[in-house]
Amino acid sequence: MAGTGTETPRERYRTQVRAEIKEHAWEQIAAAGASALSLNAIAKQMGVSGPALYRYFAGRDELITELVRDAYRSLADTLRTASAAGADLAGLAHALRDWALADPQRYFLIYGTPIPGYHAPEDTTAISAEIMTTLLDACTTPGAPPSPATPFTAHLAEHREWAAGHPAPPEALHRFLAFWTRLHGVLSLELAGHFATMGFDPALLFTAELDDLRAHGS
Amino acid sequence: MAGTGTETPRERYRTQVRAEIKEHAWEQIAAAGASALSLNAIAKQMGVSGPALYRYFAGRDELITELVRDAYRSLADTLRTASAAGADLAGLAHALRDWALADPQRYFLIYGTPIPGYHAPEDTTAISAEIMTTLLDACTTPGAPPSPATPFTAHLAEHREWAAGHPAPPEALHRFLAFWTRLHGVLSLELAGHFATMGFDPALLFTAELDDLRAHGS
DNA sequence: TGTACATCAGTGAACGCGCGTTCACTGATGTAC
DNA sequence: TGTACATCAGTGAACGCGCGTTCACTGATGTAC
Repeated sequence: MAGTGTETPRERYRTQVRAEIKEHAWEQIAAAGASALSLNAIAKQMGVSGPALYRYFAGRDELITELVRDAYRSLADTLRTASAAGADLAGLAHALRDWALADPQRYFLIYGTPIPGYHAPEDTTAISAEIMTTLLDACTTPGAPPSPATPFTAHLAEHREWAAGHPAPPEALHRFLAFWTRLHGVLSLELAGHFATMGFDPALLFTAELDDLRAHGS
Repeated sequence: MAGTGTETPRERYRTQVRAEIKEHAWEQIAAAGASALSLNAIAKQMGVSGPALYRYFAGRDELITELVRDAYRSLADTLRTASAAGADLAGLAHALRDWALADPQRYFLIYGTPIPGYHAPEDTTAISAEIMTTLLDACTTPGAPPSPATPFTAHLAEHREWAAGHPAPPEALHRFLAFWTRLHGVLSLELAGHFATMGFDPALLFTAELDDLRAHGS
């Protein structure tokens, strides 16, 4: 993506083909889920023989790892960009929602059913921290009404290693967790189709949850 | 499970072996996820040849369908039992949480990442409706403070076919949806391990969300 | 109670399939003089 | 500018594997007289 300018034609070709492989991988995931992802199937779709892909990825695991990384990166960039453009917490929420709706399976690759035994690559935790930081920043707006001290904010005050580098008070940490879990609750049920036959508009439930978060500080 | 008393020994044996197959299926799902479920692997685990299982299930699809059905049934029974024992909304929430923690992959089989193309068996919608009814009943307690009319409650008043058979007012429908999505948000992130390295106690976040639902009517 | 028959659980061989992955090789592309 | 060499993308054959599923068959269990 970020060419240094000193790329040889061969390097350029390599990165381009890698990107093309990933695109087909995403299409396949969107069509049949991540567990059905197959190198041979991708190769066939690209009109190339199976082993050819091993020039670009060490194997299936490395490809999936790379897709997970890209998904995290994409979400982090989306939120950071929105934040830089002046979006408040509600704006970030809608950026998140749009990002999720654009490719549900990409969302589920991060927040969906975990495969027992599989562990995400280490550097995703750094990207995950970046996402949290962006949201935490938006949770510490000066104008917010002070939230009441609850048993949980007291607990958070003593268990805030995960936000050690952030100056947010416990109430803001709670606000962030409520923001994150509530939006994920609506989004994941919507994307999984659990509202499909119910007839109401999930977007309105999403905004209703947002309004509630804005109204009540906790 | 519910023997009529007029079961022949052979029928009893059949249902027992079917149950044994399902148990091994659940173990396998817990160990490697639902997508890794394999009839041959189950057979090997039972010390029996692969084709033997076809006496009990028409194929892999029927087995999975049956597991999905059982998962729904189990959750519906759990909530109905708790409700019959006098549990209020918070009690039902904890029953839900206990049920989910007892077998995360069973929870994800219902509420996890959908496999594109797969559709749950029809009768699960009936069980799903039973679950909603139980929760909706608990959302219409007489002592609850009247919730304010919001754009979303107005929308729900016009889109309530999914609760057509229930006398709950739109505010109660909203209350149910907030209850459902918020608890799912906390639960699914917890079960997926997203809080694992954060250090706080997910149970306290769960109760904090419950307290918030109790405090604010909407 | 005993015999003749039907039912049915489970076996083992076999089918075709697609998977991930390795390997030796061909042919094109780029590099060094 | 032209030749000699190195690099590397892609091929095709082959490996072993486990999958779902079918089929004809054996042997035990239950049923009818």
